[in-house]
Amino acid sequence: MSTAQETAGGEVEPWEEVTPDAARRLLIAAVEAFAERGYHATTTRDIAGRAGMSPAALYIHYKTKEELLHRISRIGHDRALDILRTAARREGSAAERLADAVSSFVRWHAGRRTTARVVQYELDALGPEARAEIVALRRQVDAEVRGIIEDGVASGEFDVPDVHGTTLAVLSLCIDVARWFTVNGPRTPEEVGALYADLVLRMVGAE
Amino acid sequence: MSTAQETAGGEVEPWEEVTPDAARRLLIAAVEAFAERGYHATTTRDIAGRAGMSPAALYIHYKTKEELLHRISRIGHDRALDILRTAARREGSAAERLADAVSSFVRWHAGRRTTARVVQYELDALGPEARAEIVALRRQVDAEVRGIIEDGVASGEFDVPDVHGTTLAVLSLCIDVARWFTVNGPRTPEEVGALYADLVLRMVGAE
DNA sequence: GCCCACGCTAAGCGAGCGCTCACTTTCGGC
DNA sequence: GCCGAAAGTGAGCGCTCGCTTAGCGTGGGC
Repeated sequence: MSTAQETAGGEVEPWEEVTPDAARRLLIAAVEAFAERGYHATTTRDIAGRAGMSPAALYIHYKTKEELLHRISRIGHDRALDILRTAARREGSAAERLADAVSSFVRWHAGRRTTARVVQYELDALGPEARAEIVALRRQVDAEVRGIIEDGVASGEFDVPDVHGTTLAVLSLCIDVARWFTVNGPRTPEEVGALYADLVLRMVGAE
Repeated sequence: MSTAQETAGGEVEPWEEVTPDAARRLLIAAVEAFAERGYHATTTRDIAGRAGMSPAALYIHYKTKEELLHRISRIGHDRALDILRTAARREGSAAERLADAVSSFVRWHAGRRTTARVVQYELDALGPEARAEIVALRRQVDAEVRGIIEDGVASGEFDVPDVHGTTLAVLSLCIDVARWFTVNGPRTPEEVGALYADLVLRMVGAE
């Protein structure tokens, strides 16, 4: 790999931005535990144990258990938004950009399934302020996808009677991958991404 | 309405089968609480309180808190399966049956959103045996949708390269409705059902 | 060689959890 | 009018939760 920040696939190694090392280990342990059992069923003792530390060590790096979830959710949403923005702003037709957005968004939900599960399904465990911050990010996610679809409608590439509803459906399709995808299943993240991109192009009447 | 079991819309009144009355009130309270906060964040005191009873009353009708979730999940999956079977076995073309299945399944996820949330997202809170029973029901749900799509492919109505993957996508679309739908939103369950049925017909190349 | 700031642990606090128990109330059968 | 079964309550048990506190080991600065 070219730098310490990139994998062979070119994807940024996740959680690089979390320092120091002990804080990152705790956060990764929390992602795994939250994804497996859910936020409320996960104990601080479990998180600390997975990170190879005592329960008290958690509180040196994070004020509360909720702050851990907040940090995970914030970073995860930033990454998701980044993926969509990259696809939305590249060169190419609306169909190409939509297919790119869907396939890369799906690849993330499948390949980083533990993170995606926490990001998509544990929002309600956050307090009001943290929740509001994340909801704002979700609106930006929605706007990126809607923007591509509107471009396609304007250029005549797409035939979409209900842009808002179709945007919702496209995001539904992508997000639900985090619910059912498993590494033991018959499909790779790449295969699911390609399939779903094709299905979405059909949904917008681009084929 | 024709009988005590049916609403004006012809839908069977839910939880009719749960008796006695106190057990039903507790179960309905549990559905609301689980849907709002999640199984693990819900206390038995909260459930009993919503039903207007003391915490101890819960244990007269249910052995454990988990038994409540199990009963809810079982009844909910039975109802979901019933909806899909009714659509799959009616008269008509594959396209008509698929549109009927999707629109009624989506209407259920939107209109009975609290139940659907518990049914679709709290599976992991069940113990191994209960979980296995529910997973078997989900396979039947999958089989019903796949059957309609296979019919359409066989008759030449549909153009679907990947039947299993497309089945997964159709169910994803329907199920995710329980995550985002809200009664305060701009759409009625009927509108979302009609929109999603149309999008699914596009996905299978039926238009 | 001393020191102290930092990272961490062992022990444990108060609170709230799922669930139980001893008891009361209600009510149909005779 | 009495009785046993069924349904419900108030009090609280044993436990585990999120989180705190007092103190220990260690390594860089001087």
